[in-house]
Amino acid sequence: MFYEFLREATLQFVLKEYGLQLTTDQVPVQKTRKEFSGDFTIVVFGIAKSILKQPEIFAKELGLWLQYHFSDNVSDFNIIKGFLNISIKAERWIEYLLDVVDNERYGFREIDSDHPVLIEFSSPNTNKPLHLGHIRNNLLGHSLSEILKANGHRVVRLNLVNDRGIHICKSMLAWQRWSNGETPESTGKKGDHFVGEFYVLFNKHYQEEIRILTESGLTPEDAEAKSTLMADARQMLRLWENGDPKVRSLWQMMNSWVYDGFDRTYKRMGIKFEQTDYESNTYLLGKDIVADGVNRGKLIKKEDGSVWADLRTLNLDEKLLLRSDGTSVYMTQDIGTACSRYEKYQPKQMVYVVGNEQNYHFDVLKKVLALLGFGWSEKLFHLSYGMVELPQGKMKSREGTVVDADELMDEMFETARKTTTELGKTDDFTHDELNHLYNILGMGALGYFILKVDPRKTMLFDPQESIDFNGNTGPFIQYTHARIRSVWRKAIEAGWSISSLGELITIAPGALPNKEKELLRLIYEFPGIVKEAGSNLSPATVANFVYELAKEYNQFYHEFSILHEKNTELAKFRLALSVLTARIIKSSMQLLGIEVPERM
RNA sequence: GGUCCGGUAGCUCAGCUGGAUAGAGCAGCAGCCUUCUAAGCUGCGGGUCGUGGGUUCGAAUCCCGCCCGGAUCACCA
Repeated sequence: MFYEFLREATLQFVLKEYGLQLTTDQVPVQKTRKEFSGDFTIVVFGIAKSILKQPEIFAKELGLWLQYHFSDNVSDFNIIKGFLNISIKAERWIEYLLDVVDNERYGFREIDSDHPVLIEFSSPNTNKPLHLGHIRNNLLGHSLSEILKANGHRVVRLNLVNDRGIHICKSMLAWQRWSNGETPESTGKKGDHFVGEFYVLFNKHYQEEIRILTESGLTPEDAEAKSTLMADARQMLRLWENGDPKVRSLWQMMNSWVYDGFDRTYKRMGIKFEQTDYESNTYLLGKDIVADGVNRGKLIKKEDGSVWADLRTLNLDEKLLLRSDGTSVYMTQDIGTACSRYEKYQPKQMVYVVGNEQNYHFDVLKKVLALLGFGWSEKLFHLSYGMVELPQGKMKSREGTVVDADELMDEMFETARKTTTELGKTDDFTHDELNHLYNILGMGALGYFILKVDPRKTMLFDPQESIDFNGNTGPFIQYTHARIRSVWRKAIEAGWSISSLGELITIAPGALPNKEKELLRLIYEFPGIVKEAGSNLSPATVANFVYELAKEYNQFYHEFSILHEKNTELAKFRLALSVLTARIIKSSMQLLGIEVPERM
């Protein structure tokens, strides 16, 4: 609103005075930096140059003109080193506040489209439990979904479970051989962890077998070829593909254990999906499309029967799509699922939240789809995120350095419990209330820790130092919310009767103090932040903003009294501003998939 | 080797579609709770923004070279 106004007005001035038609993006307007006076800064250098004026002189002309022609909006201006800082009239600020203060969905747009945005994330394997890498994936996917929704998109969250293949057979085989019929129920273990143990067990026995074979003089390659365990696993995969009833029922049983475990983890993270697909149902998709591509001469069939896409003119290599025996590969399946999703939903965008080790894969996928003549391949977007590394480097299951998702969440819960107990502000909480609080604090700390960093960067996680609850953290922000809600409760207890926040705003515009305006200026940025986060698909943008807001609020809180303020107009104004701040904190955290407590 | 991505304070990270004196947190030091929640607030110290060039009124941000780190280039998924 103020940004648009200043851009338009500048456009008008330049056209009128200099006969030059500019576009809005040629007029950079930004929030004035704190150390200068003013609300918004028009950066005039570019314009000054195109009309051959000195920046200072042009800025002064523009400033005077704005002040004269828009005296209702512009109260003052100053020029520092050619930057034109504009002050907006206090009346306008108050008006703006009145306009938004009772809007529960401030900053959010209503869903307005039939064409959804599809977002695929999580997509776990059913042979082992989730780890820290999956947590980053899940949190990103969840947060992005919320951000897209807030931007008015209908969102369909998709989970494509990798439930078949040789790795699944390994854990099945191990269970068959060494479990003595144990189950998650009989052992009291969470299903995904239970199955994961057998996957590890397979590898242990397999390594042992390889060791013995190599000691008997075989090369590592020959040893792998000779391994009976691996041969048995492959045999099991063949049986699975042929629909062997025994193997299939074992597979179903073990997978159901894993889903049981996953469900609990997802629930704890607050994650849901509109659609869950299983590769066992989708892995044959795409074969027809590829065959059709061969017929249309888009793809190449080689002498041995294998089918390829030639992408060499696009700076990529040839890519296999069907093996010589006619079976399909990962890429084929992804072509198929993309097509069926497109047909089903007619989406405006298809987002894949997948690790950056698959950059090449998605690059190829997009180009193969284009090669096949699907114009909508442009709608594919790979949200590529970096690995989470430990101080000693990558997580390695062989070295037992994998950070397990459930264990990590347990630790976060425990830290939350300890900290909360020490502070002793929750003595009257019930058991359930406490558990809920510990959970949202623990998840808040973890979620914020991960989401505040740029997704594509490799990030470091140090389990020793664990995750802080002070400073630039989730709990700090949650705390700020709880703090404000506490003031609100005190106001109600003190007998303030308030039916809307708007009625609290009776302050004379001239009496709008500086710190309050600082807060208001930050609040004003929120809708733009939501929009920016949406177009950049960036939870970090929201995280940075909400931290700044919480920090700004805490300074304000420390410096001024709200309920004890003698000037009642000012007291009411501060309360309204505080409650609105709490709401924006809550909304922002919702965009990050983090709950916020009323008390802590 | 080809392609892609990253390199900002002791550590973890913002800032990157060019803008003012590069910011936070942690760690360290010094303060602030009889007053609305101290998971907070205030202050101090801490920087060749990997490096060399270029474009520009202006470069951490854009372009080129180089150095370092990572990912990837399967008839695996």
